Amino acid sequence: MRISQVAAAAGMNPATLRYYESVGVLPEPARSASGYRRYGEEDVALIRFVRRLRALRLPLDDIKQIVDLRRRGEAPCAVVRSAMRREVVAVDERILELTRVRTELETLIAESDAVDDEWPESCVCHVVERSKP
Amino acid sequence: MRISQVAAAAGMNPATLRYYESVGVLPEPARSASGYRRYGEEDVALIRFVRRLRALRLPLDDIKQIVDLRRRGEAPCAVVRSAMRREVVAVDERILELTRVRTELETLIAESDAVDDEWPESCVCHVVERSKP
DNA sequence: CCTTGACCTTCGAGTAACTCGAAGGTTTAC
DNA sequence: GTAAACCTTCGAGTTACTCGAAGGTCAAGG
Repeated sequence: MRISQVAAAAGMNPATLRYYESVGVLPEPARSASGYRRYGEEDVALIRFVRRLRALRLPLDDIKQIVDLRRRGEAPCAVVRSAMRREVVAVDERILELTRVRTELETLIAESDAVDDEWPESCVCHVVERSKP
Repeated sequence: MRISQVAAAAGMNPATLRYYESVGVLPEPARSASGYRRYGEEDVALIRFVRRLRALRLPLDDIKQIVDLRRRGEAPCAVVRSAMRREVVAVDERILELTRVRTELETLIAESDAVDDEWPESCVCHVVERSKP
């Protein structure tokens, strides 16, 4: 398979695969006589695995370690699990922060709409500037 | 005031202020004879305003436009409001996506723990690999 | 045989919003 | 007079790609 075929099979962009290879997440594949990358079915599986971990927000550095372990024949279970646990904490924090931001945006928008109804010439920036620093 | 004083007063890093200046979000301040940046109270207010918009996740490009309007004496209300409205939609999407990821991480962790209890030698990666592509 | 189009290659730069380090000048206090 | 704590600019690093340029390869059609 050539790069765009393996990419399509794994649901990825060819450029992303080259990038993953360049940072060591994916191994260097065999090359054809003219220098084209050649992939097999096992590469599709590996790339899907990587894509899955990325979809779970694991950073490429973690994924690189996991893939390295896998290639050395070691089961990367513990690493995957602790990465997932760390990630769930990070995701929770992120959700909390975004929820706070969302609430505040809503409040400001509602206030600005109310002000606008009363005095169409008044300014929302007033609201932004007056709100807690 | 020197840069680290105005930064402290506005709750920011001096390096960030230099960066904001370099990208045109903040105006170039006056300089002392030896080239040090000199700020006044009105700068503290402006920097707090910017910090506030950043805390609301508005991108620097939007903030730049808003600050520009403000400096030209125009009320940036409409821009602020539409930026906030756009942002609340983006934040909602982000929260939804993170919630999905969180649920899936939780599921995988729970499954992997269950598997681990039954067969301590089995591997969580199995779970990751088998789960929907 | 030649061309056309769709591939492929590498390399460098661009994205967002900072953050850090190096190399060097200034100010303040002791 | 000198040391600490500032300040300056510039360039590079961060994360995870994405895009464009310049050029090589391959299969099909005329």
